Amino acid sequence: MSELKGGAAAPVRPYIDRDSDQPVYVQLADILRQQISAGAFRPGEQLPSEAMLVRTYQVSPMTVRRAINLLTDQNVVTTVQGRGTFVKAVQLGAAAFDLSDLQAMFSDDAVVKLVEARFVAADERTARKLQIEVGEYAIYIRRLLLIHNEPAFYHRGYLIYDPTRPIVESELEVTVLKGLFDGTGSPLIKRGELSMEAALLTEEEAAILQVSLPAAGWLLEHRFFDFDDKPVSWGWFVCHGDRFRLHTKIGLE
Amino acid sequence: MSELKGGAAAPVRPYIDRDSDQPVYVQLADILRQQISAGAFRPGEQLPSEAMLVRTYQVSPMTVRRAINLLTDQNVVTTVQGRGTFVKAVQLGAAAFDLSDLQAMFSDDAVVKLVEARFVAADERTARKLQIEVGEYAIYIRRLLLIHNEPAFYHRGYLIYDPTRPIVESELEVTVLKGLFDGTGSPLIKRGELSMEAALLTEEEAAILQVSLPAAGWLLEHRFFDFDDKPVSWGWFVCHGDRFRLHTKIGLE
DNA sequence: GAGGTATACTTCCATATAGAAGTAAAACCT
DNA sequence: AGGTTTTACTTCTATATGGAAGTATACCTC
Repeated sequence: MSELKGGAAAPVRPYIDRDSDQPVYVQLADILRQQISAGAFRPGEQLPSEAMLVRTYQVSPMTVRRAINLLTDQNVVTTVQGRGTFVKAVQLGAAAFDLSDLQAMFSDDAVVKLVEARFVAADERTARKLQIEVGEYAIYIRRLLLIHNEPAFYHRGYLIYDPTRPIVESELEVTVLKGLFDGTGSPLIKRGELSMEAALLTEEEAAILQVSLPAAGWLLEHRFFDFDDKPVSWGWFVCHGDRFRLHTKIGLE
Repeated sequence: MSELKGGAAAPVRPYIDRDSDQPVYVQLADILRQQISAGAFRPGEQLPSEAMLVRTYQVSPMTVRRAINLLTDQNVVTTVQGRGTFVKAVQLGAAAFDLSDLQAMFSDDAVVKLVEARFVAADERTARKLQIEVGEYAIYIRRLLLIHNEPAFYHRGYLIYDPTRPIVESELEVTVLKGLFDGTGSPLIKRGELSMEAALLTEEEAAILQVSLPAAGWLLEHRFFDFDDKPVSWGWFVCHGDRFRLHTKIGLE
């Protein structure tokens, strides 16, 4: 909007509101971010020094530091000790896609239907992934997530079978999938590995998802570990490519 | 490794190294994270209060706060005012896939080959995306990224044609694609929108990428805006599904 | 017992201060 | 002129302190 020809046009600088419910350091970070977004400081250029900001906004040095730390965490600026603080350029490599919109699908009118659950003897690959012996028994489950009665996600997976801990029933409950996403379900899981792939759907997958071949889809593979670093589950979410899309933004605003 | 039966087994607690090159607050965060990872505090459980940590580790209150802030930023714990700090459970929805391994492909033996570049009159969709009038001219480019002389990525896109600014030549340079990722190229871009899709490759895409149909692939759509919030480019990266995979981890360690 | 009050906790915010450590350029000496 | 030292900046760490604000519980009053 504001036409700035190139000079350091003194921008309208909102002041810190001492009575705001927002902390001062957040306010200051917002101000700076907004100034950068308005073009007052271009990528590569240097921000006023911290001492300068202290004088300008009448706040303590530590408060300024916190504000700038916020901006560095948000990938807006970089700081190099002894030189100054500089505005970062947008970089595609910093983009990150999160699964929040996938998670959103569960909140709606989602129903999980158990297609199959049975014991299987682990083949070579499964045994390796679950760190058990070939031939040992594991639980194989297949589930279908329906949204508005339409198939949305197909989930297959192997679970460790531990006779001492009857986690079987709880793992088969319909709420477990949702719990995986929001973290309400599994206090015994310590970490997980995820990988995502674009692939052609198999006949079985297409049939269950009710799409015609050939079709492209997502394959979200996941493996979870307990606090002894032993695998507890391994599986995939499969989804038709048209039914799901990842979105993200980079840069300011 | 360590067998803990359930009691609060007093963990081996490393002390703060005052002469370390690592800051105290980072050390403290590492210690706490490691203790959580070892099972000393389970998801949902409460961490020792800040005052307690001050006494235990002989550091100032502000230093403890910084350490805990680090952990909340890293999704390890949550804090609620007046109650305490609690260990977070792993949640799938918090997973984020970044494009760093995509970026890594550029560093190697990557060559960008310009397939085509010409003026086109904008159709309805292009005009809408670039916020120009239908029939106005834009630049249409097609590029192919070769890695070890094998086609890896196919890129198509539209660029705003601005006769006053001869950005044309620079945009066509081979280094621009790489610059997009690491941020070395574009101080005039303020923000971008990205979306990712799994789809069947078209005949043209398959031919250029030298794969046989039917094939599934990634479609990474991107749109960039300048500091006046006007679009400057719109395009897609297309990649065969077998040649690229997204990885990420959640939880600890 | 019900409801309000006091109290003892918790996380959070902002301040002032004192110094460490890095950078760059000016000042100085040989 | 060339190399070294000093100086003046920068970010960064860690400290101590004082208070605000939220939460849960014990306790007293009615």
